[in-house]
Amino acid sequence: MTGRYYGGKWGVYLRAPDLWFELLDRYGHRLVPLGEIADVWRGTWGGKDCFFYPRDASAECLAAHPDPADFEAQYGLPRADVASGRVKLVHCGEERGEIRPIEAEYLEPEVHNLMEIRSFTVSPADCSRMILLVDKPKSDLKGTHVLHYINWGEEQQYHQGASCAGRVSGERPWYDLTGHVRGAMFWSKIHKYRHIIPLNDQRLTGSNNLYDVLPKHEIGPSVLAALLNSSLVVLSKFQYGRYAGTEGTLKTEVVDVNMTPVADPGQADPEVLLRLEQAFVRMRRRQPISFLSERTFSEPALREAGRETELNALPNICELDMPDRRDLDDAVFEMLGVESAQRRRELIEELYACLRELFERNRVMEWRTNINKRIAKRRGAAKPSEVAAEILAEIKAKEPHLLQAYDPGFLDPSKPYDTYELPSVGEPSQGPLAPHIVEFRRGKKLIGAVHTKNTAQDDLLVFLARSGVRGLVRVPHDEEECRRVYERYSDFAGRRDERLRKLIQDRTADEEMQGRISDILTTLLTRSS
DNA sequence: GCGGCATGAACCTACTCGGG
DNA sequence: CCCGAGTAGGTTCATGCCGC
Repeated sequence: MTGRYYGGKWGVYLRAPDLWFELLDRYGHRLVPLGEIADVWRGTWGGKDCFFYPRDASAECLAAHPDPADFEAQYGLPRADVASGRVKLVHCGEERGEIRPIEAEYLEPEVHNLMEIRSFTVSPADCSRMILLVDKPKSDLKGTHVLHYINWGEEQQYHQGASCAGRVSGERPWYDLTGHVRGAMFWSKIHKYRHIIPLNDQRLTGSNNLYDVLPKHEIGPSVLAALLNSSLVVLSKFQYGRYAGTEGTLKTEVVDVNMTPVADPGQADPEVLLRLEQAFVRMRRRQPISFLSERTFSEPALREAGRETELNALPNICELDMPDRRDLDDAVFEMLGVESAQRRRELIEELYACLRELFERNRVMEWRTNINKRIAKRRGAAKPSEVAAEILAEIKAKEPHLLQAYDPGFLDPSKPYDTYELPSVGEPSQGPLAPHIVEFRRGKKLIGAVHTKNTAQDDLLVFLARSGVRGLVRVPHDEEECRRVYERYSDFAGRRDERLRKLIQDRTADEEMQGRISDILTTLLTRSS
């Protein structure tokens, strides 16, 4: 399927902008799923970050204890070992509260997440943490600091965590994270307002928040990185990723990244690829910035507070205003076969407008979610009646079939029926002594008794009363029909109640609260139907 | 050809940490 | 000091592989 894009995600049809379909229609044959031209895989998985990804404390320890004797008393090893760089001191353990030595040869800088990336090329300077890489059995580590470190990890039970224990196989001990193949660039799992696919020239290790990306075949890493940093890919990733919660946070799993369509370098003119690469070289000289300007970012909050005037003071510049990005995107549209420079300009304008709107919408959504969370937190736990009302509103909007009433709905009024008046309160039960009587009691006190025609009516009336149907109630006169109605209605009510229970449990884990919400919902449901 | 095991992807949610 | 975005890391689900 080289050179031809095939769909495969329903989300695309639910939220894609028109521009996306236009582009697919016209240039789809020049797009290719990223997975066809590159391999994508997860970064390293430690299973215990405070053990595998410690922070370097050497410099601060050296500064804090310039006196060698003092230093050795404090950390238990010669200051010269650390000063020479042979051994590093690291912050580790719960809350990074401990400082321990590890030989530098077992540590490497580790790129932990997109947030700490400040350029289009990652370097060790971007790494706030290190990764522990030990590929030797303990027997080969006698007398080393790292052996102490591993033993200390075991004292902390780190090796018993599921991920660490799960890693043990044959020769591989629990602490061995080596053997991870490094990619030529990173793709972040989580995306908000930035889009950076940084080159990994130095083949650093990335954490599981980042995916390694390696071009296949003859495509150069800088060409692929240029391509992936283009604005068209920003639009693509939003069609193929998934939003986390209702906020503007996009999560891209490996499958999503593999599916994401990008301009096919295999079909492109080498000159165009060169132009693309050169545009990216220029971009790499500056720092990446957000796709949302500071002004747009603050807009919802300032407007809400009636402080619009302050907006003008905030910079309104974003990635989409960068000339080097425009050059890059121009090359991408040329890759898609748009010959006319004028037409490419128009397409870029359309794309940028679309992206500005998308990021702005996400920001508003995120801001609203935050407001809701704040309100929910401030007023403390919601009242049962509020939760019940909220659930009812949700049902009305999304699952109206659950609002189906007993009458009309399950009773066929064209067939003979009897009408009874059920008291508004009281626990119903079949009269224990006399058949064809349904009693209503509150505690021991008898509130009312309903005389029926047969036991089938007894059963149905008890069930109806329990599920909240009160007042004047019609039930079939015929005993057989009465049983059929009972069966159908109880089946429906059972499923409805199951669903309600789920909706309630989603909102509170407190069982007492669940009971109260459920009671209120029952009354609301029978009344609203 | 099939069952059991290993690996990896996807999903879920409580916690953490940094910024205002 | 508080709040919430971002994340850590477990669980669950899916796929692949290997020996019989």
